Amino acid sequence: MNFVEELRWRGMLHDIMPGTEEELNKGMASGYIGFDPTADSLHVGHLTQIMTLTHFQKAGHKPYALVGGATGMIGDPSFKSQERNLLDESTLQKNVAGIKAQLENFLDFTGDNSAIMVNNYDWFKNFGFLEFIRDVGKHITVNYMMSKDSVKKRLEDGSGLSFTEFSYQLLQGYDFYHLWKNHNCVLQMGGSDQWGNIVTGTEFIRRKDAGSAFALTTQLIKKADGTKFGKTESGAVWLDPERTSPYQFYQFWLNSTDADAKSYIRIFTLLDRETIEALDAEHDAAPHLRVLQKALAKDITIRVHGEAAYEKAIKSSDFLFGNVGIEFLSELTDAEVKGIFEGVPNFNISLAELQEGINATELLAGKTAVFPSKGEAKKMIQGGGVSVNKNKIATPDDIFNADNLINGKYLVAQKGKKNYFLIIVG
RNA sequence: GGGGAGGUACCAGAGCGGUCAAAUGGGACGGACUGUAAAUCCGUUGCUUCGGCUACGAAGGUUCGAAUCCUUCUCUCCCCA
Repeated sequence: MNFVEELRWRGMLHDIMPGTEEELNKGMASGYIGFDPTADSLHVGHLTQIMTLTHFQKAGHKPYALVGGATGMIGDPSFKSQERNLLDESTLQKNVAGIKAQLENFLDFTGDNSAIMVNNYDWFKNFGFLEFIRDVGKHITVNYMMSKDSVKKRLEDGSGLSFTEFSYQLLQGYDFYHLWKNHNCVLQMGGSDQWGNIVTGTEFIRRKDAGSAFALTTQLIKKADGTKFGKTESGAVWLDPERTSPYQFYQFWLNSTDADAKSYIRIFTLLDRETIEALDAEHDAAPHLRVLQKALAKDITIRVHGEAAYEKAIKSSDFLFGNVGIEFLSELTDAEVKGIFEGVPNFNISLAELQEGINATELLAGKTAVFPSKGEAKKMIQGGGVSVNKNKIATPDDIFNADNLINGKYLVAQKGKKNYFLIIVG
């Protein structure tokens, strides 16, 4: 199966320039995707693009990952309502390095079609303004640039955009030219919001060197209910285990709705069509077992965080959501307990405080920050939404003392069903 | 520069002298039901030592009493130049 067919059955393909498929069928081709260094870690929203590159490489092509050290200084106006703050250079350097390190986990950097990482800062840093407007600006008309949806939208809604942002598409267009000229990159890929920028590149290549280059975009991932993909209450889901623990990462995927899981498993895993269709069928037959969600979460967690982290996430999940009682903890060593609660927020309180006896609101909102205020703790306790050691707290005045400790040092607090907190005495 | 409209809780948006910690909708959170789904239903959604305290762009003022009236400042939007 060729690259484009692969994307197509997975439901990833959004738009493709005529001739692209034919070009790729000729043999090994080089193509690239750009990543914006707005943070020092990628998040799950970037996974679509990472998977696109992965499929590209698996189909025998040579993938380039471009980190936008230069374009990141400008900011893409595409479909953003406001100009973004410019990042300073040192932050940018740090972000580029972080992203680079993560991308290395997904792509194969060995072999004939080894992946290559480039940073557009390298070819822009010594590119003078006069030189740029003469060699690049000359080939693209303002009319053409203004007709882009991303620009048009900003003009129409009156918010306007700075010259800096307006220039963005030229920079991205030049990136494509540079890679086409020097690395024989004939294809740029990206999310569907990047179509305009990508096409500026192919247009530039055509006008400047009469060359031909191609464009392909992927579907923007949305949840079935129309809300944004990749966000939880606590913010974006990052690939960096420091920002989003493997346990939280695993849970994020496991909690996908049925409809979402069906599309995600196609987009975010490398499982083949037969396997996925078999899982679909199995899931439909017994949806409560959630085989799709489990397979999805497993596949991605292992690829992002490794087998060991996945095993840990499973153990934590089994304990936190399974039917095991709280006594289970007493059978574990300290290290095992720590492992289970890795990624669960924890708080420390002193043994002395606990020995005096402490009421529920004070414990959860005063001594620890399970709740931001006592009022809120009280309300939720009254609403029946708080448990300690897997037992519901009946009233806000329930007293806890050293007798409630598990293994002599832990209390497990639960806000709702899914939010756990570990209180450690010591 | 001239004229007009307006800034209310996470957002949208009522209120226009007391009964307003502020309608309604959305979101968020919690509960029930379930499969750690979806849909639905219910509850909560400023802080509190439960006496109060702090809040309706900011600062003053009028009043027994202000989100509501007055003054100044500030910001946003619209129209004209």
